[in-house]
Amino acid sequence: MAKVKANTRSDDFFKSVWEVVRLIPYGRVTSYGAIAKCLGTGASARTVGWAMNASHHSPESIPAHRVVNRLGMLTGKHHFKEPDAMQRALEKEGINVVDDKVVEFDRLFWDPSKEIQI
DNA sequence: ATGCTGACGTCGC
DNA sequence: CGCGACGCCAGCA
Repeated sequence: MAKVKANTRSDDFFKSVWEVVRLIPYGRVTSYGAIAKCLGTGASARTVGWAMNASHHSPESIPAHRVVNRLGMLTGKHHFKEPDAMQRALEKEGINVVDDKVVEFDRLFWDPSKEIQI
């Protein structure tokens, strides 16, 4: 009965990730590590990616296609409904993707901690 | 219940 | 300079 504490924490982590991802402006991209670090767990970048996977199970629309690894590579494209959906969504927003990598990633990179300012 | 894997990132050798 | 291993959290076998 009094063990609801751990349950709240894990749920909050996923929820925070989705919230940050939803805050990504149109035509911008970010990295898993940036989100993880923004949440205070820079070493848990892996879990951020897992949160993206859970985004499919979430009733909210999470633009996971705007989240790529630190190299700007579309590592998660294979997890989408269609492998081309991710690259297609990015190109639709004006982001050029070549060889599964975001062009000008450094310029399109959006820092969550810079906007959220916890 | 325990262990492994997984859409990453950083450090070490 | 190149490659490997570890750490983190959660879901699944």
